[in-house]
Amino acid sequence: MSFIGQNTTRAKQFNRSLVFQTLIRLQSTTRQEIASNTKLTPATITNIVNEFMSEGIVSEAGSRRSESQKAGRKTMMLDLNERARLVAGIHIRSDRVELGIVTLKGNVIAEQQFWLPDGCDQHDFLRLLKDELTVFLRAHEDLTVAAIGIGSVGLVDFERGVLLEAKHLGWNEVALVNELQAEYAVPVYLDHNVRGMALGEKLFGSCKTETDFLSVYMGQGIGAGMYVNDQIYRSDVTGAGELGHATYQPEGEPCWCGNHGCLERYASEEAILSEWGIGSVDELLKAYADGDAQADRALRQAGKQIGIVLTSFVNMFHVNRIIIGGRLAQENTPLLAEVDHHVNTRSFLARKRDVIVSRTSLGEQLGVTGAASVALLYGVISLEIN
Amino acid sequence: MSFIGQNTTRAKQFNRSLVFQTLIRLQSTTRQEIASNTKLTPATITNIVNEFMSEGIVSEAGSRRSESQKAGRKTMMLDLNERARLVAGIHIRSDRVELGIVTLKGNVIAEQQFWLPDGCDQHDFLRLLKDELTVFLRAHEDLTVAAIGIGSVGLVDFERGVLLEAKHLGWNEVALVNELQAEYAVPVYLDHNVRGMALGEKLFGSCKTETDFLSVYMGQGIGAGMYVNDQIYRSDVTGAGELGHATYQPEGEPCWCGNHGCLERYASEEAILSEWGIGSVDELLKAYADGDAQADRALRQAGKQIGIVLTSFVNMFHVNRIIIGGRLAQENTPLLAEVDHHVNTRSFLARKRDVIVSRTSLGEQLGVTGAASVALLYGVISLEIN
DNA sequence: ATTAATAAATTCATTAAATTAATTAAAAGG
DNA sequence: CCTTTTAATTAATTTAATGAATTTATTAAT
Repeated sequence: MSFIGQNTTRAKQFNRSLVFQTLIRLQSTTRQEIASNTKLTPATITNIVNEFMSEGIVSEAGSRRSESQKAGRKTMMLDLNERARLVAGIHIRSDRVELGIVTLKGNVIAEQQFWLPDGCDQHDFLRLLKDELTVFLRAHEDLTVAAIGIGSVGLVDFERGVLLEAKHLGWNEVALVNELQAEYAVPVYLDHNVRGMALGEKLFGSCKTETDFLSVYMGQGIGAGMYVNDQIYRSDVTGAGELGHATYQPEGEPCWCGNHGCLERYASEEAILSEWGIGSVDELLKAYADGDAQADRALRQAGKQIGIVLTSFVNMFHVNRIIIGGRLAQENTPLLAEVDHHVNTRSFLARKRDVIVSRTSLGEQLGVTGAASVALLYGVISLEIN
Repeated sequence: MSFIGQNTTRAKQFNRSLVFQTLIRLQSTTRQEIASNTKLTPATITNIVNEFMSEGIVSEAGSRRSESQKAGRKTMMLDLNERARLVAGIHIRSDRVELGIVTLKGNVIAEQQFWLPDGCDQHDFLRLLKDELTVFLRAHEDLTVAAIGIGSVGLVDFERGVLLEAKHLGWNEVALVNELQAEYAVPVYLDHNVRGMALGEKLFGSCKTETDFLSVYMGQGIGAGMYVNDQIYRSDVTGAGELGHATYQPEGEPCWCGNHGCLERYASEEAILSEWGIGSVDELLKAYADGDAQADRALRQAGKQIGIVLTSFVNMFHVNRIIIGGRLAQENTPLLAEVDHHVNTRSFLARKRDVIVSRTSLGEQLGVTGAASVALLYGVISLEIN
């Protein structure tokens, strides 16, 4: 519940964040362009850019004559100093943990991962995470990390920085932020992994100019992160974005979640493999690549099912763009095209405007980049909780 | 697309609006209470309240000793001057138009309606609307209207104030705001009717303290208005909130919208009546009141169907509350209880927290109050477009 | 080369609004 | 009547954006 008034401090934070996002979005840009994009005055942009320059985050990169320009002073190009601040991204999946060091432009410049041993309880996990992270950071001592962002599966309390529940792993109330903050003495942020991915997509991916979009991730389950009114949607108690538990068949099999006929029972990696009697995702992808008709059918069917469920969503929220991540969408499979087709033939919105369905542009590093984005935005740029 | 920076003007508008909403929400309140609710300082509240007082919108209403208070100056009670500003609400339905004059506390103090003749084209409509409105306002000359809000069926462009398309009526590009603004010389706002209702629910109904909720309206179709992150969701091109076109049966009958098995084909007034061979909503309600088993079954089935579709939505957006308006939910029918039951047994969120499902507290005047809310908030209180 | 024109960028004074700290107002209770 | 306590206001301060004026840098024309 956030009925909090505005003041100059919050306005400043907001504008700083806005200018930073504009700098990322436009890559190499000018003060003029930032001003017209944010509808702030040139004077204000001068101030904020000066701030960033004195922090070493931005620097001038030679002056150019703009196209429409016949005379007059050349505009000074501005560039993000990509490595002026680095953040660590930690992506906690139910099978393994990915670690990375990420730049201001969202590039992952160091990477590592480790697998969770069977039956790893939450104390073991914390120990293991700290050990691995310490080794990882030490191996890259030249890359100083200014903040740490964690994106985790399960139910997450962003405000308190606690992993409330990770069902598959049997963990509860893991105080990740406190633990890591004590160990590494930098600001730490925890968010749901898929929500982090949406933030990553907004900052660094293909949704930089979108105000309303959906970022879907197909892993063990199917989750979604949402941007609405140009803000991330972060519910209070739980994870939200449980797209996998949207109803596909109202009279379908009961799910552990309480619902019947959940999408996850039809179109998640696990469901597809078991329905078609395939051993692993690798196997499925290989079969498809080899021209196997059944693999093709399996992927198409899943795409259709996801597309149908997304249609309902699009009829409620008129997102311009839907991003799909995860291996089944990542590889060059027909799944994505099927989602696209169904959303764009079935949805109400599509009668007025196409909904762009695309795979993430952040690649395999989506999880790490997303986790890092959270730390970057809140820990490095604006220090706001909004 | 709204990547617009903040400044003091916008901050002020926001705070003014926040204080006003707090005044409505807490009914009779004090400066202290407003300050703690908005997390603004007492000094700021003094300023904003003074502004409202000089405008005649707020007045002091005697001092009381608060409960926790043993000594010290009594707190001054503040009251909204309910009739300091009045706004007109116009609810355009596909069968008729409801007109009303609404106070600062959301009470409808004058009301009237007129029916749309068969085959009424948009020029006839504009003429008819102006005639009826003029007569209505003249009949209540003592009640001066400071702004006009319109809530309409169809696809609406809020920014331009144009009714883009009203399918059932065959209208296109009706420039309602310009037309009425020229005629009545007060600010006019146009929004989608169901979205207006959501705003009404936020300002005056049972969602005053909610930041995320859904307001569903069952009429000819089924629509929804949404509050997310304490903001109304208002998409750019079209209406959004097309709950009636959420998929209920993936392999169901094709709908004109492009989808298959839309909820509207199962659970809208029209669908229910035709499925059970009932002549009118009145008849259905009467049969139910007389203990007719089939009417009971019809209402329960619709409730279940709506509940199932809402479950998918709740699994994506963790709304705390779902409001249902419309005659079938308004009367004391089992429909609402069925929705409640299904959402609270099936949704993921319900495992952590109950979702409150209730009928609107705004009664039959929901549409008019909602339309008026739009004008009130944007035209009278904050003049902001946000 | 000099000058006029033009556009970018900055500076500086102004404005707006919230905050902080100090002050005044009002009431209770010994 | 005096002290204590809380509410409310006032005045000074701070923060940040804006607008106008100015400076800087560049092109093009003379």
